[in-house]
Amino acid sequence: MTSIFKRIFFQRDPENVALDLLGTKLVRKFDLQIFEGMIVETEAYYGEKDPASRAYNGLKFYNKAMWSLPGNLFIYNVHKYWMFNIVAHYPNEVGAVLIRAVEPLTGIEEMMKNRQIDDIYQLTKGPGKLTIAFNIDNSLNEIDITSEKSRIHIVKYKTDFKIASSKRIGVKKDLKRNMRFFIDSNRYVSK
DNA sequence: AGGAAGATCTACT
DNA sequence: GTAGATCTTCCTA
Repeated sequence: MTSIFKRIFFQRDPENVALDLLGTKLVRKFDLQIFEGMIVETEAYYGEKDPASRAYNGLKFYNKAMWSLPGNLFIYNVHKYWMFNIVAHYPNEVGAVLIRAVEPLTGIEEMMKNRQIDDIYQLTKGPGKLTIAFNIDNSLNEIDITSEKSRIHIVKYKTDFKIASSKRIGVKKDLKRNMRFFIDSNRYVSK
């Protein structure tokens, strides 16, 4: 019996949450279907002090989830695709972790249908790809994935692997520190 | 109402 | 490696 991650896990510095999400399992229920994947690549984003963050220019309607409770989802659009983020920050702060790639585990046939391809290595390698594969869109914005009632959860999975880091992908003004984290030499990491 | 930007992806050379 | 597609949202007028 694996238990779902609680709010306290997400109520920390986004960098630590991004690191600790590696190797965990993303569970997504959709209709009668279950999708599961191991998170293999993440990026941490902060609030007003992070020029690459969606929160950088202040509170808007579309980004208000970043100010909401840790463990909520923050979903927004870039170039036709939906970005899947989990809100992560200390109380009264702002931040989120972008899930950039997962290794598909369950529901692979259905993911292939959603993506209209049959190459397993291309299914979920990238933030826009994985949301299509997992049937995730902005209707899920700001839902609480620490609730039992939610149809999305994070549960424990693997713990033994090597972690690597880099600059965040696709951002013009990055921070000095590396804020992208991934499981070293995993085939499902993007790029 | 129109333009520009963007945490992307795909197809092509 | 680069160009073009595509769409949500914001900013200016």
